Amino acid sequence: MRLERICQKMSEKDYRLTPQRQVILKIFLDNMDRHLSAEEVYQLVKKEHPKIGLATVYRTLDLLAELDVLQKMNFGDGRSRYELSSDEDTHHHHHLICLRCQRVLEFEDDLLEELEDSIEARSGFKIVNHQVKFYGYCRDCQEAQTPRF
Amino acid sequence: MRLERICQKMSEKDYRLTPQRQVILKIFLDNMDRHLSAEEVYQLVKKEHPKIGLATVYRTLDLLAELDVLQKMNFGDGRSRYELSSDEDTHHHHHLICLRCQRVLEFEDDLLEELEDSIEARSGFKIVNHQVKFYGYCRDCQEAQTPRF
DNA sequence: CCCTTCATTGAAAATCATTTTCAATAGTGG
DNA sequence: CCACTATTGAAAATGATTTTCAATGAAGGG
Ligand SMILES: [Zn+2]
Ligand SMILES: [Zn+2]
Ligand SMILES: [Zn+2]
Ligand SMILES: [Zn+2]
Repeated sequence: MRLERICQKMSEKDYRLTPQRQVILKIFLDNMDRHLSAEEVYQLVKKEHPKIGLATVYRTLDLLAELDVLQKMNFGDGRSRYELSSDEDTHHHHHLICLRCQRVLEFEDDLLEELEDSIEARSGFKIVNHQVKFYGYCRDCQEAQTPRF
Repeated sequence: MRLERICQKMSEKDYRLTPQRQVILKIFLDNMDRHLSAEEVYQLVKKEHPKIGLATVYRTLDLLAELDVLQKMNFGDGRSRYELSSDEDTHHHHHLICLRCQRVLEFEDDLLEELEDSIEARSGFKIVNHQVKFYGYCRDCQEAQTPRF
């Protein structure tokens, strides 16, 4: 999602784009390929702006997730992770989580639209978003495959 | 999954089916339609077996999830939730999470197998499991629809 | 400008789910 | 019955997240 659209969303709800919020947003714009935890965002932010507080990071992440600027997700490592939402029109990607090295790969795909339509038709549930995680083994780990127990 | 198969899985790995573990398992067998949190399991267990400790509940849930007897999942309410795995052969269901009433509906479907095959072919990632959550509005909430802000 | 108001912030304390510690208990296999 | 080890319960510890609260700072009215 582009900065312009984000500003628009914030002002629609009368939120101010404070310097702290700008800094945190920039972290996400500069790390589009990562799935950052609050603590990771905090560490990145602190490098340039040591005065910023962890609570502000948490508050900003909440706010941006509320606005759908960020997607909040859970990869089972005990902390929430966030990434920039895609634009409204593009469909968002799925996550392939390696059970051996814990790496998170992304996978672009539209096949799920079909499934969504089918679910809406059959269940009457109106879908506005989805999260899909596939667990398995990445290419490297299939080869390296050290037994796990 | 049936009790017999569960016992088998436990003895394969030399875990004992202690009375505490039996009680916790029974909770899941008696509540197949629910997605229970550790605390909820603990409350249900305590009714009949007040001596059982919360730590034992957590330990047992971990153990059973490790054995794939339980599926551990996260619906964004800050705690992990668990449900009995389906049998090896049946495909497991998806979750429809209502953004208004927070209810979790289930939806049986096989369309995802296709998608899994496509992903494996295109990415080289070997998939062993998946978790799919759809967020939206259940039938009731579409009608009732009180504005949320 | 000055003042009031209200959103936002940082630091510290509090909360809450989960994990760990440790001594007590209880199967198992002689 | 006697080790030996897995398991348990209670309490303490941990770690992520939230709340509290006083201080800061932007915005608007006079
Ligand atoms: Zn891997
Ligand atoms: Zn992603
Ligand atoms: Zn609903
Ligand atoms: Zn379910």
